[in-house]
Amino acid sequence: MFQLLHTDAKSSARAGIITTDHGTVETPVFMPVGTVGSVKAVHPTELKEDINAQIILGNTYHLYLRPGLEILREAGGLHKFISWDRPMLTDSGGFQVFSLTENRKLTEEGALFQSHIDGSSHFFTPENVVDMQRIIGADIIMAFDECTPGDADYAYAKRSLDLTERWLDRCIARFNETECPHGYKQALFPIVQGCVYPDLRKRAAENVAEMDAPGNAIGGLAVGEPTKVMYEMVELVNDILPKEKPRYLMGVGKPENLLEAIERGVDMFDCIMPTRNGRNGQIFTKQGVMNMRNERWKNDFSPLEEEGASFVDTLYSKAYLRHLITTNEILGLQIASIHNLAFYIWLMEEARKHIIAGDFSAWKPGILENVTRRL
RNA sequence: GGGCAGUUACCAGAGUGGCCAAAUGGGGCUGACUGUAACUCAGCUGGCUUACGCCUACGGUGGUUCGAAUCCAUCACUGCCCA
Repeated sequence: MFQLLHTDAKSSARAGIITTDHGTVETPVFMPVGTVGSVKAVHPTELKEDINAQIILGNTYHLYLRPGLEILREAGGLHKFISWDRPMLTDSGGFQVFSLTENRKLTEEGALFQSHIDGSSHFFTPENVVDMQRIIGADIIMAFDECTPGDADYAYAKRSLDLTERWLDRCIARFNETECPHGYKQALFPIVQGCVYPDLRKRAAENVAEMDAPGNAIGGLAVGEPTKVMYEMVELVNDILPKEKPRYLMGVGKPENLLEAIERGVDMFDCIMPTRNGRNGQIFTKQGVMNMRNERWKNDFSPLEEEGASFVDTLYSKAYLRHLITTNEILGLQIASIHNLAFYIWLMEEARKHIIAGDFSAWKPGILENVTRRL
């Protein structure tokens, strides 16, 4: 499923290729998030042809609530339902256990949620979450875990990891006794938790490594802990996870986070940041970050980004995008989302090129300085 | 010409003797956002000051009062109605 093509001589950065029944994914890769079967404000044609997204995400929790699994089964899976013929990945809903924390109750058996839509109660278990993801039919599906908050104390983090590990065994068991009803192969990725505690992370990574899964994920990061600690945890975990399998850092992050994580051996990323922050007026470019609502762009008629990664960059000016954002026009959300996603994906393609060319370590400091600049 | 209603901060608009530099919306400015309950959320928005505080302000002017955006007189302007 994964072929490692190049490893950087001076760091752990790698370039590889993932093969699925819906095509291949070149890594390092950024995966746009399409929670409910739609990358917000972006048309799928743009996603494919302009942004060149290789793979997108869906979310089990949200898709289960709406449209519901019966609809997705009838539709023949999420790929067909949304007309996306490239690879997809679904998150299990583990993050929602964490982010909707006020409306949940965790037990050994599973997680009792209250729907954020109508308050109705729902029970997720490792088994039924695997079943759901079989029906949704993404190429890569995720284990059901508890995403431990970054500020959890050791006792909580340990208990949480214990539960995640028991749930992982149940996920794998269920996965092994079921198959995708739509007739293609799926891969289940386990998730390394352990919060900010090195011994827990080490144990979690060793446990996951033993599973010999087709790919492995690192979760529970960028959830409130210092960024430095996040990098330390990534480094520690990646020293243990098998090198010949793809590594997915879940939910991360800022452009600089991606570069640092690539350097530490991560292959896959997803984050809502380019889309949500874009809708809120933040634009990431290779020269730095802009808040398009700032007055300074009012009469700046220069291109959104010189030599940008997508057609919107030269077609529209900073002043026009500022106008669209401040007047709350839908087109503003579209342009910002297209731009940011194209930028993220460009950044990954660029990193890949430099890894393959063997000069990633020389290239990284300069681009890092640029992308973190505030314009 | 007569009658009535009104004039409050960038705009709209509450407030009708002290708790008022003045509610609330909008607009403006600045932040935040990391496996998406998010086209969302937070702060600021008379001047000087980190703050305490001081100054200037509720159409103009003059009064009443310990004290006025609020009461009185007068002028100006606006709207509606009648001629």
